[in-house]
Amino acid sequence: MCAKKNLPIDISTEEKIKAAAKKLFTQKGFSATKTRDIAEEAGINLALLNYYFRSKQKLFEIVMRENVILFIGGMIDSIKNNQHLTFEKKLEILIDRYIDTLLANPDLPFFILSVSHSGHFGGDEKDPLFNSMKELRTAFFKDIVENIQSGHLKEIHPLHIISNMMSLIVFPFAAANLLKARTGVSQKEFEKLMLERKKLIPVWLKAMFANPQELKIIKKKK
Amino acid sequence: MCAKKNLPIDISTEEKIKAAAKKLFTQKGFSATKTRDIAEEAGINLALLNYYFRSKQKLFEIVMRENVILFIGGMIDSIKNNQHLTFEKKLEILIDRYIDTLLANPDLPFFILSVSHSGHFGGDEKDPLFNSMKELRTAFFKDIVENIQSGHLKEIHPLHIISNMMSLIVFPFAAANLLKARTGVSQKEFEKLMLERKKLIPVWLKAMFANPQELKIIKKKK
DNA sequence: AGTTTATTTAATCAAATGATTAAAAATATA
DNA sequence: TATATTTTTAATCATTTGATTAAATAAACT
Repeated sequence: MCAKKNLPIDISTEEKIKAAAKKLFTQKGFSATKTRDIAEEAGINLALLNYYFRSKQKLFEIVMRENVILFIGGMIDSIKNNQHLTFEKKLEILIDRYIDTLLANPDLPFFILSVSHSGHFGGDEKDPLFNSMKELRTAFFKDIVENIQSGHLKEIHPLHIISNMMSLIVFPFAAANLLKARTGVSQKEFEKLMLERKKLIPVWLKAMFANPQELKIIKKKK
Repeated sequence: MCAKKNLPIDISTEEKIKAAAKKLFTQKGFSATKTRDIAEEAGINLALLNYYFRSKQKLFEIVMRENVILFIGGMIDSIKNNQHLTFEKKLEILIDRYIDTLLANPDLPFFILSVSHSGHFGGDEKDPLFNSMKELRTAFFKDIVENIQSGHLKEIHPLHIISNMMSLIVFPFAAANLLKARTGVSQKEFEKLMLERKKLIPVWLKAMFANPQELKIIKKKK
């Protein structure tokens, strides 16, 4: 009955199901994805889905968790592993990584918006993932507040900064179909433009939120 | 059999269904919304849904159409009815209206992203709505290109400008749950911050895309 | 009023869907 | 090899779900 008494010699079935589920759930969401679609995509018997994952819901939760980790993992790394760098530098690294991740997983932003919108991602207190997010938020806020106090950033509610940063990075991917249709650019061009944004977004953020040099000095003095 | 031989004296049943459908479809999307949920929300017999709207699909298309109109209607107005104003002024008006619309319909952005993501909104050539969008796009592009040529805007791909404008306006609403959870702001605060953005977004856009005054003059001369 | 038409209801259908079962096949273990 | 265990399969179940029907009620019309 149990799928995991011994180490799985052939991991492929379980992995095939998860990969198929990830593809379809990420593309079409929970309700629009049918277990039979997943089975077909994975090329396995329908019953194996329940054999390995108990239920559609459980499978979805595993996929969701992996997607959330993929989505915020890069952020956590960029912030945590570069404490010594300036906020500006950290952001540059974060943006670069993020856009690579999104180019490789273009459906990810919509999936994340989807689960947060539907409340599917509750955010369990005991969940280590929940704690990682909390830590990330704390670290990020600290950076922002410090940079405001030191005069490097304008005085403004941190939500605006976080929101605009996320917007500029993530939104084009979430709205890719809309933008491509409306502007008539091809997929190739679209990807090229997204790569351009690696350099542009840091410049834009600075244009929006950095204090002019003079003020920075004045503020530091008093 | 036909629901519309005479003018409907009592429009309420049909309207009640549509209102319930709009609420649920907009909140949860097509697949996650069940016809029985709609019937219950509307307080009517399930059969009436099919009596008035033939099918779930048809009802969804009507709701989608109304939502799309709501979403881009304000944009079309702002651009078309203010041809005499500068691009900058037009944008200010557009942003102001848009944020009001989104505060009143906070689920709208996610719904629009959702249908464009799933390809539910095909964009029928014969559809007048499709043409409106096309006109809007043309008018917008024209404005942008003109302002680049006159030196008011930096030389940059129009997609970046459109994308960033949409991002800054729309994304916070699409990611509201995510942002609120991550920054710990309440609904009240969130709405206040969104109102703030009416003034902030034009400033930010200018900071990102406007040419410094000197260059403007130089470019005009040659 | 009486007749026709439109609306509403309860019951039901057929297909889709998530899940289970019992037996077969494959694999590991003794 | 014989036995036990794990994996896979086809068949089936029980609900859910979108849709229809026929009868009942309400409204409009003559």
